[in-house]
Amino acid sequence: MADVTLKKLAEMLNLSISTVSRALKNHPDISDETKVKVKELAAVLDYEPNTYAINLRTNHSREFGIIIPSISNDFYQSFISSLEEEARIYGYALIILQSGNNQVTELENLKRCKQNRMAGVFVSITSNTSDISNFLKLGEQHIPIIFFDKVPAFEACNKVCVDDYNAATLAAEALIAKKKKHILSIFGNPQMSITKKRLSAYEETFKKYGSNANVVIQTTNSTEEAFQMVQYYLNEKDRIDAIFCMSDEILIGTMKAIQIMGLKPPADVGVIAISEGIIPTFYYPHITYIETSGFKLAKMAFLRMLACVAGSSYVQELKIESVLIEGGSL
Amino acid sequence: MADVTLKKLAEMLNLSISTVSRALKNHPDISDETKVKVKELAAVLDYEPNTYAINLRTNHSREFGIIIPSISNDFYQSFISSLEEEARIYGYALIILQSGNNQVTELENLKRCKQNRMAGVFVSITSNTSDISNFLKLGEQHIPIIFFDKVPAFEACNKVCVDDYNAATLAAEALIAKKKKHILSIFGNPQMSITKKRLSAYEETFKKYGSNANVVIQTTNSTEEAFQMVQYYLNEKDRIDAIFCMSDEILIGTMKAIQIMGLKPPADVGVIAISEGIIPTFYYPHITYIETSGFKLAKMAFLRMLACVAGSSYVQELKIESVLIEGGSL
DNA sequence: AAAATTATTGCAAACGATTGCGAAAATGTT
DNA sequence: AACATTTTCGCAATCGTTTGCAATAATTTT
Repeated sequence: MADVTLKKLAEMLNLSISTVSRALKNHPDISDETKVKVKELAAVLDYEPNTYAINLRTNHSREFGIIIPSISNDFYQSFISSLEEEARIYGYALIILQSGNNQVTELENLKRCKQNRMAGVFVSITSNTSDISNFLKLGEQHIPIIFFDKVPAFEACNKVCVDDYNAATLAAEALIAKKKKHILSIFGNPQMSITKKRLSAYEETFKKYGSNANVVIQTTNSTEEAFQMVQYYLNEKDRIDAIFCMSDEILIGTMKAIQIMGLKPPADVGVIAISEGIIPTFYYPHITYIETSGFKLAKMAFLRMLACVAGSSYVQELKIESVLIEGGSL
Repeated sequence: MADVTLKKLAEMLNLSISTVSRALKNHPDISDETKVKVKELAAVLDYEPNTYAINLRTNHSREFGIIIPSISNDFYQSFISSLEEEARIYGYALIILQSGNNQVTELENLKRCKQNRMAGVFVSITSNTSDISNFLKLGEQHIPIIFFDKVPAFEACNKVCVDDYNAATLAAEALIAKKKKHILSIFGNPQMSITKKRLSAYEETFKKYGSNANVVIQTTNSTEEAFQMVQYYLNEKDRIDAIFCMSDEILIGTMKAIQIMGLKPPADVGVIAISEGIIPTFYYPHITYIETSGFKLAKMAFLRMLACVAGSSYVQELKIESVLIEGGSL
């Protein structure tokens, strides 16, 4: 079952390779008569153009690369899932490269993207990537780069991310609306810019509304730490009446603690989180959360990428507004 | 910053293209002297071979395709994550294609793999794919296919999957060991072969040990159904003392019901599941489960793929044994 | 009917790398 | 010194497609 090529079709039809090639892509130079002849035979023989030859000739592929710290993360999962759908619709394929939150691997992956002359690359950088000059070099090769989620501070690049100020503000407003008075607020790694943004917006909001709530701010790096922390606060005499979780990891630890103590939200303690949206549905009642879904972000990132591929040269920073999803836990 | 090619290197060094090409790959025909000259210049100019040209010439790529129903699934996530790591180590890239559990999309994806002359394809078929002739056609093109997880019944193909009999048997044995007497056992879609296998092994085991437990078998298609079902059974007078969940989806529904009723495992009711391993850690105590991790499966599938790429022509059916992970919920 | 247009098709050179084979140069053997 | 052998390198075809340009055939214009 040897491969059927343009050459083979041409020989069988007594036509030249170029005529066959043009006929298949409806070139106006070719008569309708030969067009149907060629197309029929191509269909019968199940002709499929050789992607490599096309890529070599045109010097670009229909593949996008996506470099992320790890696929094992609900947010990236929804992002990728959504991105792959879009890509498929537009005839692109998606190549996944995990950096394992390691800068060296990240660079290797970037190199692969360059070597394979990807049509474009989506990147969520590792938490300690600061030098993005290597990324920008791809621009010289006309490979557009869209940063998403974890974006560099550097300005002159395309970024798509959730509006962290907005998300934290919504959470604070929800807590204020429910008149919570003693709120344990658990944030993530204080080094990360995402934490800083969310924290400042969060505190800002309580001030802005003149709230007299007792807002306890804590930070943590793991589910386990959050688990311990929540247990501690729930055991105090002047018990907290609400918990805010900045991320899914924190939410998981929090809910473990609530379960072990036999408490039930929202009656015993209110819970609200910033989340991708899957985890909150694992509990009953569902957790009230501020959505930071990867789906919408992926759609936006993809649109931006298409624009870049089409030649858009200016850079843009896009942000997605979050929404409050009521689950019944607050 | 025009691309640097073999031609350019050759011109700069006053050598022929073929010599440069051979020098770069340590061909014995080339003298050490010219080798170092060529390599040095290549390094300085940051020469990178054009993948398309190589692929065209050699007619195969270093890309594996992976076709799955959906990436939004813990099992596939761990599988992909692990597979990508292996692939990267061996210099392969991984292209993800979601079928959305839709046969038409699945076929389109398969076609893409063929068009792109992938080095090989990993497939987990949709739940209603029965005709796998299209998959086998790739074999004619010397594109090896490894089926994993959801594998076809057809025998003459490479398969890697978890040992469903073994997993269900372990779960039953754990329940027997804990002397549970009234067990609600929730299985998934009864049409799927995975359900049939697990169910038969499960029932078989209770018989084999001469257990006098009252084992209630139920099947469901969704988290929500499981949620309703568990509530119903927990409200009965002669209350169940243990619940077995065949999958993560069922476990989630089950735990929701347990939470709403304010019960705590294992004292109030024992819980055991067959799971990928992430979800069980979301609760306290962690859920005891039979592990069906995608990690190990991916390593095996990849090894098998490498063998096939290297020329192994016979087919093999590999199975992974499961292990019991004690979480404290039973 | 000759000339000018237009509609079709083919030629051939790319794209960048690989590789069998032959040529030249260097070395070794009588 | 003449020949055989080995080392080192270049020629040219090839992979399958695209595309500018030339060539031929069909049609229209004068």
